[in-house]
Amino acid sequence: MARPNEEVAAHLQEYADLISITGDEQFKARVYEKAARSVAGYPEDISKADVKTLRGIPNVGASIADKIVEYFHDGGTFAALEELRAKIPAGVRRMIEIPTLGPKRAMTLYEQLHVSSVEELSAAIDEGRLQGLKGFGARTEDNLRHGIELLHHAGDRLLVNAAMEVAENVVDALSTVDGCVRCTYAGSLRRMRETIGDVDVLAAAERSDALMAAFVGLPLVAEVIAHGAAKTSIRTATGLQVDLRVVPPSAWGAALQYFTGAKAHNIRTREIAVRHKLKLSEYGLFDAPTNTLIVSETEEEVYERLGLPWIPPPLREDRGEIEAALSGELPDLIQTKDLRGDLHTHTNLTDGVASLAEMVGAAARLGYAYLAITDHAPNLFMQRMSDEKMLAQREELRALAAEHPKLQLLHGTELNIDPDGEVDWPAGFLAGFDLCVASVHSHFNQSRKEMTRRFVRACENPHVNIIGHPTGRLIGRRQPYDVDLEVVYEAAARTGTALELNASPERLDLSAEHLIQARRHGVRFAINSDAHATTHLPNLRYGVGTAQRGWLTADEVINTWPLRKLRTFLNKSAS
DNA sequence: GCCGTTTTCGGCCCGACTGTTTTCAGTCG
Repeated sequence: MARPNEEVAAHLQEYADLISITGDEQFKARVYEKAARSVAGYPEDISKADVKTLRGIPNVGASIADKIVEYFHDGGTFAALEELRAKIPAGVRRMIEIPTLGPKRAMTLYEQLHVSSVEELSAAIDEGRLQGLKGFGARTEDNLRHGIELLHHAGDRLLVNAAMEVAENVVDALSTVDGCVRCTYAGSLRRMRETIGDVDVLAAAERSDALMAAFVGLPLVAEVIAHGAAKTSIRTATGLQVDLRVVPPSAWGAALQYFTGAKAHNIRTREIAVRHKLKLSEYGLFDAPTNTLIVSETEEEVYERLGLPWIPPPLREDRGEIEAALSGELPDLIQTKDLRGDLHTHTNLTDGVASLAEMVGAAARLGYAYLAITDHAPNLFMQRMSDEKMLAQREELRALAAEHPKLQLLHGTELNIDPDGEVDWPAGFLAGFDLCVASVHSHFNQSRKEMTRRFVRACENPHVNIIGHPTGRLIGRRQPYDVDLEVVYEAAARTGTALELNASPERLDLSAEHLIQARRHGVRFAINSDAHATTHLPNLRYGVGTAQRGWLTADEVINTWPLRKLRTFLNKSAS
């Protein structure tokens, strides 16, 4: 079940879409869009909020606050939305998801041809009914046909690591092109979103033609969508869109600022510019009356001239970072270099593919100060763990310690939280571990009440130090457990149990949104790779990206701490 | 419909590319 805030946001967004399809009151549509984003990002549950509280949410005024109250009172809708739903079939709204078809021409198709679904549009094209319709030429017909294809085969958004691989390949290739001064990826990838819709690459050069030619000639290009002097877009065989923008080297900072921020963040920064009688574009910050350039070379200059400190890319979502920047309250975000070690890793003793020695060697080469090995406990029966195997691994670990004087090795385990909240092994055996991660690996379908109690009991176990992947989601594949996380956050903070930020790109669990909620309770976090191979250890970069999106500082993350402080935290029963 | 360094009305981000048009509207990010 989605949070109430997200349900309301979805309905406000639908209302905005329907307003924009009707064609009048475009500014009203924009306000509802802005309100939808504000509501989705508002940290408190709004289902019980009164009108006064609701009006305190940015972009929510009297009219929208009333509609939200009405929404909760009338079982999930409001009258104005129902009126527009009655006017515009749901299929017409679905039509604007077709690439190249927007609200204006969707409405034309509906009014002129009574086309009210993607399927009817397909049929209308095949029957030649679009011919002669004003604004719809032969090319438009082809584009709509192709757009419908894409809509039907639209791959889901890519996981961040898959998109990163494509982006780094493109950047590497373009960086060697003659005349290329700088090249990097921007967009949602630079903001480290957990999934990526398309990849944005930015290059600086005096002339763009060589870069554009090299780009469309890359082996990964399956289709060229648009090919201009400033911007070229391609699609790969897997359907991923990659955009290349080329700007003059002197405009690098303004362009990077423009192509990094979420749309909402960019609108906010441009609005600030307008208030200062300035104009901000990808080419620079200009004095509006005279159109003379003020700054453009670095992002820092652009933000500074707007009266803002430089804002780290993962924060650029219009989720309060502008306000925090204006009041000098931006968080000092955790950095990858702050992490001293990894507290959740596996070996081939259970389901990992690397040996203990290989995992330890890889961590030593990465310069970690400490590493915890946390193989699965016996109740995950398929892994065939036993007391003897675990104790033998501990001996082997202690022996390896001598070979790696700079790396402190911790012997741990990943326990299974059973349906009652109990874990593998009696307390006496658990006391022999340096730390215990505990995770849910079965009985995913318990009621919300049972699942919540299960997590709280695990937190209350004096030997459980970290709750592993707390929601259990697999991005795009498995829904999170139904659990009251607010109660879990409270229990974790109260008992000195850290919540994991599992850095595996298919999990990223807790998510950035959950981190923002959890940190309000004073929760401590552990950013762990959950590596099942040495190549997974560097996935911590995605965990740090997610942590930054969740506004985390280094001191909130236990594996940035020196070992002595970490050991005190791990010794729960003593405190 | 919201908002305020243009403050209770009048404005609301900016530019690139495409297609259909012949000077611009629509879409996208």
